[in-house]
Amino acid sequence: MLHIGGARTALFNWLYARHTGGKFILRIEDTDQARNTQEAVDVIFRGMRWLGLDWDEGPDGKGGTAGDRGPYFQSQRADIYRSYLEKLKATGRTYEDGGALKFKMPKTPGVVRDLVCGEVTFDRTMEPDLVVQRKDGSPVFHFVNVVDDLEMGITHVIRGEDHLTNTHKHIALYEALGAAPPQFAHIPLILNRGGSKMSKRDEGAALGFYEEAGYLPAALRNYLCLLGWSPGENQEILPIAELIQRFDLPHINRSNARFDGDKLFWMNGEYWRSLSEAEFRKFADDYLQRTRPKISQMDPALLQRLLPLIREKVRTGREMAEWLDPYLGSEYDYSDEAKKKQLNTPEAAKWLNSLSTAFGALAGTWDDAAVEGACKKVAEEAGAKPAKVIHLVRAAVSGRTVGPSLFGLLTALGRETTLARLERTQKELAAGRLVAA
RNA sequence: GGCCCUAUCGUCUAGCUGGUUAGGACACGGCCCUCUCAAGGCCGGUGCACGGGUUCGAGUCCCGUUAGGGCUACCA
Repeated sequence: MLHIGGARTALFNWLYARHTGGKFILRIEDTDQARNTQEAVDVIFRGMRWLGLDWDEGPDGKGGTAGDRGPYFQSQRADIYRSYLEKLKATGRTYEDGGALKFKMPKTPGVVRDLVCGEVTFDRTMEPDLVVQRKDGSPVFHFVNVVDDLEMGITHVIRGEDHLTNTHKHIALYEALGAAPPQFAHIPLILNRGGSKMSKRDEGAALGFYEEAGYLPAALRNYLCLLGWSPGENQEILPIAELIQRFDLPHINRSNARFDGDKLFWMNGEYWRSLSEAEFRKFADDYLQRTRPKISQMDPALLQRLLPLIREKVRTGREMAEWLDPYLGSEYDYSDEAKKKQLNTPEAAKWLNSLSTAFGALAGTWDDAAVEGACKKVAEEAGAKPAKVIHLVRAAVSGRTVGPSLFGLLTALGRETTLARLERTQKELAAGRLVAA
C-alpha cells in the first residue's frame, strides 16, 4: 500500500519542486525482497497519479524510464553501491566486524542544519559505528540512500521527522565520500486519531482507501497540505496553482498532526460542490463504472436525471453510489427504518392506494408541480400533513427514509416507474413482508 | 534506559522580531429554513499543559517538570 504519510511526504516534495522550478524524482526503494512485487510498485504509481503528483525523473510506470540518472530502482543499482563501498573502504574509515563492514562514526558533534527544524546537534561520543554492508554482502538502507541522493544529484531531501535522528549519520557518510550533503527538511509526522504514528492497520492509512471511498484527489491533496503546513491568512481551500505558489518550507510546523477524517469529509464536500457539471459527470461515470458494474444495465437517461438530484445531497462517490442503488434495477430493499416508520403504519396501505389513483390520473403532465399537487391532494383528503405522505412515498419508491427531494425524484423516475414501484410496495405490504426485523 | 523533536479550543491551525477582547476552519450545541438528507443563514461554548524566572508587560524569551511523538537494527 501507499501510506498516507508517504503520500503526504511525496506531496510536499512535489510542491516544493514545482514551487521552486526544480525537478521531482521518483525512486523506488525496493531492496526488501520479500515485499518487492510488481503489484506493490503499481500501487505506488497509481497512487501518485491519482493524487496528481507527476514526476520528472523515474520509472514511467509502463516499463520505461524518464531521466538519465537511473536506474531508478534500488534493486538495479547493485554495481553502483559496490563501487561506492570500495570508495568508502579506500578512505580507511571502515573495518570488518563479524563479516559485516562498519563505518567508523566520527566522535565529533553531529550537526544537522535543517530547513524546518533549524540546527540540531547530536553528541556522538557514545554513537556506535554504522554497519554499511551486511554479512551477506548487501548494503544497508542508510548507505544506499546516501549514494543514490549523491548520484542522482539530489539537492533537497524532504522527509518525515522520523529520519531526523539518522540524518547526522548520513551527513557523516557524505563527508567521508568527499561530497557535500543535500539540504534537509524534516516534516512532522501524521498521527492517527489516538495520537500515535499512523500505522498500516489504522483505517484510512492507505491512500487507496480514499480512491475507493470516492474522495476527490484534489480535496485530499488540499487537506494533506494543511497537515503540518499553513499558508496563514485563514485560508484553507486553495486551488492547486495557489498551493504551488504559496508552499514553502519556513511555514511548515514542527509538531505532529492528527489526521481528522471529519475535516477531510467536509473539505471533500467543498470540492464536490465546486465541480463543474462536466467534471462531475466524468467523476461519476468513472466511479460508478468501477464500483457498480450493474450501472451499464441502467437507462442512461434515467441516470442522468437522477445524478444531479443525488449530487447535491451527498459528498463522496461512495455515498452517491449508495443513494443510487435503489434505482439500479426494479428490485430494491426496504430498510428497517422505512418499514417501521413509514410502511408499517395503519394508514400506509390506504394512502398508497390513493396515491396510485392520484398519480394514475396524472395523464398528460408529469412534473414537479403535478406530482406535488397529487401528493398534497392525497394528504388533504386523508386529513394529514403533506410531509407524512411524502415520507411514505419515498419509502415506497426507494425503500429508504432518506433520499433526493421527492418531487424531483418522482419526476426523474417517470410516471410508469413510480406507479410500478408503488404497486410493488403495496403487494409486499399485503403479503406481510414489510415487517421490521 | 540514552538521545532528538514537540506542546494555543476535542481536532487542524493563525499568532513573524514580547503589548491581541487570543483569530479562522472542522466537529459540537441552539435557532431559522425545510418533504427526509444535505446545503445555507444567525447565535453559542470550549484553548495558550504546569511551575519558576527575565520584563513595566510573556501564548510569544530562558530554565525545570509533565505529557506526547520519534530514533536508538547486519528493517526500510
